[in-house]
Amino acid sequence: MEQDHFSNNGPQSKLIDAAITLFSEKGYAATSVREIVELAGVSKPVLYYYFKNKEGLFNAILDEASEWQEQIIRNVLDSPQSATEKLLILYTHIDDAFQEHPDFFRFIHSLILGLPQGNPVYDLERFHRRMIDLVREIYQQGRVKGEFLEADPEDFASLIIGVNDFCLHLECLNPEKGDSERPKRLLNLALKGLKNKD
Amino acid sequence: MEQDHFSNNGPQSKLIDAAITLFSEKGYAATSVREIVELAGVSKPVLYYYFKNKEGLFNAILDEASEWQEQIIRNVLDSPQSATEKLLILYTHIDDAFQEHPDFFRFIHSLILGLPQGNPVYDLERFHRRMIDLVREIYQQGRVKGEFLEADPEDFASLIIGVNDFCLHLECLNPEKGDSERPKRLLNLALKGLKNKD
DNA sequence: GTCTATACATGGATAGAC
DNA sequence: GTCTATCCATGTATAGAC
Repeated sequence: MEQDHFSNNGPQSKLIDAAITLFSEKGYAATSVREIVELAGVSKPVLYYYFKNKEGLFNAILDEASEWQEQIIRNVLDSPQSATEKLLILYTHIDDAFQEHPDFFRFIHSLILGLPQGNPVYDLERFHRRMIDLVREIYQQGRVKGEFLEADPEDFASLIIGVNDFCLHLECLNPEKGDSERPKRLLNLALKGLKNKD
Repeated sequence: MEQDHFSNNGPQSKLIDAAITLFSEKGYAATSVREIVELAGVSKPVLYYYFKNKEGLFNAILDEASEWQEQIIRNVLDSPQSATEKLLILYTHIDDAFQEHPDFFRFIHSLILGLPQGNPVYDLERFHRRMIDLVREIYQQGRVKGEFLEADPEDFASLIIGVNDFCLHLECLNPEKGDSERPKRLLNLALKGLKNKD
């Protein structure tokens, strides 16, 4: 139960869990099918039976990541808070998700920031665009209400997402000395000159 | 001459150029020795003669990257400017280097941000620490001169480097619609609430 | 649905001639 | 120093029995 990334306990979820663990350590290309099935405790053909091939596993994991992102975005948009608080909630949700499934996030994050490295093709930029669009939307709502000073919405969004990406990156580098307050501190630092003081 | 990453034109530099091109497209693990020697126009044993093996090529490239970083840092520290201007110069130097050798930087950048992916071990975090230390140093100089408001030096440095990393990342994603002014704009945005207005 | 055993391709590295 | 030819390990994927 404890190390489970996904719900049920059939061969599918055992394979997905094993794949996430290994992909997040060594990457897709450097992980062999043999290792995956060994860690999952099944034999090779089981993998080819449930997922079409190694690439099928990869796609299953990324589809799951998409759903997570959508859910985070929905939660943030639905919250009845101010724009600044919405940004804080976004940061918090992302960090919570990261704490709960660190290797899953390490993997996704490295895919988005890294090179193809022999991975199957997948529209990874979508994750990024989705986040930028969300923050731009939040900025514009806040701007209308006089919560923020004038700035280019795209630049504002890039700043906010860039800072958060960097924090995630730092946490990926050394999860041991994780400073769970850093994202919030850096967000405040970045917002210092952008908020309207009234 | 035009696509050269390194000085002379012997087999060494042809191999290094070819390796950089391919590594930056597909990553280390996914690039085969066969491809490298084909692009370099030499045969396999030449690679094993000059560099001990594939890993030797990798190390040669990263050592070169280290020297570049040191040179940028020296230039920034030696400039007689204010702290804010030093940060701008840092951003400019990095961007210049990126414009001049895009695939070289794409590769280094993805190594730092990505996962091991079967790469040889190399102290990549050093690149990152070096930059953070530099910016913290600049901040403290500026703080003494009353140029900046009070902030945690480490957080300040994280913010500045994080923003720049993100800009590099955006440029790596789509070099075509490169917005060469973005780094400076985002730097200003981030510094808005941190500078002393006198 | 799940296993054992195996086919088949590719990649890193080297032997040995020139 | 550079080549051709080759060795050998590893990896993906499947055939065929249960």
